[in-house]
Amino acid sequence: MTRSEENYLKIIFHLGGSDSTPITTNAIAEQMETKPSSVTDMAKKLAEKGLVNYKKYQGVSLTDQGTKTALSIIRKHRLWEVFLVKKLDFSWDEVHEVAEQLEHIKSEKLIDKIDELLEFPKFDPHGDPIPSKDGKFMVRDKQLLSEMPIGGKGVCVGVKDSSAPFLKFLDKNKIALGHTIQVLEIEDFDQSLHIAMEGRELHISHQIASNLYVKKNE
Amino acid sequence: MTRSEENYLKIIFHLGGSDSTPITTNAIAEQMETKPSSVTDMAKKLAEKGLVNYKKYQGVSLTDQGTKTALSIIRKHRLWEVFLVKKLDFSWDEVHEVAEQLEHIKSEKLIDKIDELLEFPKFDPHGDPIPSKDGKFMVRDKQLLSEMPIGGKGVCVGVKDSSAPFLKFLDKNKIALGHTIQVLEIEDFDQSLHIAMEGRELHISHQIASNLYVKKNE
DNA sequence: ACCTATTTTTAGTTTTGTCTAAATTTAATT
DNA sequence: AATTAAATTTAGACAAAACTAAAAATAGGT
Ligand SMILES: [Mn+2]
Ligand SMILES: [Mn+2]
Ligand SMILES: [Mn+2]
Ligand SMILES: [Mn+2]
Repeated sequence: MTRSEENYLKIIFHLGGSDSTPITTNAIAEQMETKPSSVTDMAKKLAEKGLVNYKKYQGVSLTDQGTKTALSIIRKHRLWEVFLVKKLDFSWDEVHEVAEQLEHIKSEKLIDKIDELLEFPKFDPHGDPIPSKDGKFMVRDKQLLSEMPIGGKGVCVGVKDSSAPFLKFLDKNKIALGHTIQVLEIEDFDQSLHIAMEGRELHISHQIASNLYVKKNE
Repeated sequence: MTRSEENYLKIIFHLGGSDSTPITTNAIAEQMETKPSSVTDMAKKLAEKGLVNYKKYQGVSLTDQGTKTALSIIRKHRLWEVFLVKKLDFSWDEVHEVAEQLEHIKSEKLIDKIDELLEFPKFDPHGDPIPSKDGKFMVRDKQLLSEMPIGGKGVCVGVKDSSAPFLKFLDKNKIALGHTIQVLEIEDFDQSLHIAMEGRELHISHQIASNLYVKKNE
């Protein structure tokens, strides 16, 4: 497996899709920041290796083997992110770039030992689940803060947008995973929210709320 | 800097050499497990970038810039080796292969944090010095065990051959860095040695003794 | 059913790093 | 000094992964 092949598989996985609704060449090209013609070439190569299903003009979907491989890269990526935050004091907006490199290190023992050192974390710093060695991962019952009703209360468990600017914005406003949030009011005019969090009140735009995941309290 | 360029610089550094005694194309090719013609191509490219001095048929030597770059790769390699041994319980015969990959990760912050986590080690698991950020490293006063006189006593501080088979042999015979060794007798016939170490006596071949570094006691 | 806009593929190039085979230079020996 | 052997470079080719431009297929709208 080359680094490029691994990146393609990871991106195809993240784009979702299935045998019945395959991912388009264009969608992959956009995520890979490459041209559709390059994607076609790679689709053929990955199909040749049995990692994706590909029929001309129909798009691409992962085979079981391809899914397994994608999950193992994602597992490495997320474990390294946890490592960087927990052991090396990186902030959550700095880890992705480095993890993009570290996820390609080839050593099963290495990643298993990192997993052990971190005491087998189930989620990465952005709240995304970490697949186990055999490709299983937790699907947490979460919803976007923007979809919570007035009065709704929950714990912040993840971010949808995990770009550095958004994460830095959250830091600046002391919004962090694990904090309890209650929706106090929603403005009709622009869907902006008044929320209560950790004993203080703040006002956030709809755009922010629609990028924060919350786990509802029963 | 590509991964290949980094590997060339590292190998040229390890081969020693200087402006007056440059490294031959063949020597580099052998270490890189590649062909001399490929080395010629790379020599031109590195010369173009100001990392090596190269004159046709005369061989290659590192410029200051090239030396600096080589040392930064070696620094990363050795720090990762320490990390693997100290934090992840790798044995010293397993770390090299993984460090060969990790040394190419591009993040100054990452390696500085690893350095800090390890409390700024000065030597790697094989006794090799770890260059500091500005390229300085300790040159320890050491000599080969095979060059010690009868009765000579010292602490084992490094290995010359750090191949897995040799390291495993040392483990099996409980020979480790930090142990005190005294030469009891040297066989005339085959230069093999009787040594005392950690309260026991053992017999080792000349070949073993000529791959162990010892720091003489004053 | 036909035309058109969009998507996707093909064909041909480029760059990086490698190779083989041939040519050239250097070094060693007579 | 001439010959020969060894080391080194050149020339031409290839595979991987990208690109551009042109051709082909699909999907939408009439
Ligand atoms: Mn990430
Ligand atoms: Mn993440
Ligand atoms: Mn090593
Ligand atoms: Mn080492």
